Amino acid sequence: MSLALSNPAFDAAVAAPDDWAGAARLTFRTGEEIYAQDEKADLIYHLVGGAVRTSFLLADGRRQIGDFYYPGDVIGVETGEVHRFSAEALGPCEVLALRRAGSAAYDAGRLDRMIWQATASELQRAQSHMLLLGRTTACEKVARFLLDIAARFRGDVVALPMSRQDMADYLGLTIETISRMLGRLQAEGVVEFVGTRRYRIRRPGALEDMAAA
Amino acid sequence: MSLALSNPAFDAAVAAPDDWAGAARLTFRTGEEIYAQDEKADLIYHLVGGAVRTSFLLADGRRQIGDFYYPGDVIGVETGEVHRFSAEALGPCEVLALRRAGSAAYDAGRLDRMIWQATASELQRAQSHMLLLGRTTACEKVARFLLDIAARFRGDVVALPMSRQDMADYLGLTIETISRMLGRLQAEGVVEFVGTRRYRIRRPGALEDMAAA
DNA sequence: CGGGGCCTTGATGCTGTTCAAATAGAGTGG
DNA sequence: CCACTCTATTTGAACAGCATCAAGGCCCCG
Repeated sequence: MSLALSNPAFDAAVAAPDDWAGAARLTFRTGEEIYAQDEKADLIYHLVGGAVRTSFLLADGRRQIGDFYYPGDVIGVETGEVHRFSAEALGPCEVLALRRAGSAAYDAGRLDRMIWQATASELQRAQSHMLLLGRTTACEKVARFLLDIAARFRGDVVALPMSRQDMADYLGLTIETISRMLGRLQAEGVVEFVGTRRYRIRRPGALEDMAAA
Repeated sequence: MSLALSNPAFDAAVAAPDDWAGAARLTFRTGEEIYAQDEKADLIYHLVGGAVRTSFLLADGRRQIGDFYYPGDVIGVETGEVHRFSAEALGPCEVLALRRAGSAAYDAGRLDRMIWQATASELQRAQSHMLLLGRTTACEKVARFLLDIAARFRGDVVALPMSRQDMADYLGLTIETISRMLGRLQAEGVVEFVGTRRYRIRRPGALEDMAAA
């Protein structure tokens, strides 16, 4: 894949499993919308390269990030007819898109099983997110967030594909609070930032303790 | 059912659908645990009468209520091997319990479909709960809560089967804040409480406005 | 009628927000 | 490659909302 060589956002590109054979390949640029809130949920997506956020907008402009997705994740699975959240590319992205139903060319059993797994995964994510939002302090939220993101990476230095605003809207905080908590964690020698969007965990034990739960 | 006549908690008792034919019938008293956090999830339950809460305990004692369940709801469906939350009876309860797998006597297809529907329903609940916890004020949370509970009732006067502490742990607030917000809504003539656990919505429009989202 | 838990109310404090401004960083064109 | 611009991020100070601490009242039930 030529893009993979030219853009670091695609470094983590993964091969699609067989279930996605014949799916349409789509690419999105930074900030582009993959699907919109309240749009009919015809397609499901397999993220191959890049990173994606899902978001929910309230009438007055407040925003809640549903989750962040990485290569290998399935996006766009819904329990109803329409998308409750929208999905946007955090950087250059590549996805495979498959029609949820109707195409007789695909093995319904396989597709169903995949949708089932994706739904179960979504439920786990949503429940964890709920626990994170409900009864934890700003410091605990940020610590848990850094650990969760790091868990998805192989390397020592973790890249944050999202902005501080995205983190804030995910954790139910403001960017200022995010910034202060990150500063505090760094001052305490728990994490070390290299630039604003890369960090290394210096004392994993301490970070775990701060994340509680 | 004799209990239904003697205890108002069972007023809403529902007939179990065919899928639950042959399930074991169990009853629980107020506060009794139906299943425990981290317990192996062998059984799924159909709530026939009463009301149930699911809760998650953090190591230091903080508690997050997952959701409240009413007759007709399915409880105990998990994406993993064990229960992430525990379930407790809010009052006298009656449930039907079915082994999740292993029993050849049941039609696997039907059971699977039921589990699928319950999982999808759980996902919707968790997502809504996430939105409620993330970006809303105490007042909005309480207003939304009163509307959601009322939506599950037929009658004019809505019964709250849970304590203020349960409401607080559901909304990520303290009992004092809950009490103050309820007091405020009543003072403004939006709702009217008769006793501490029954209310009537006086101005539905105003309540909707306060719930935003 | 009395006990005991549940709920409400009041005073005070802390956590996180808001508002404001400085700084750093990324992208662009010369 | 560097200067410039625009946005993202950090930092500071004042404020607000909700929590905490502490009584006091209500209600349910024996």
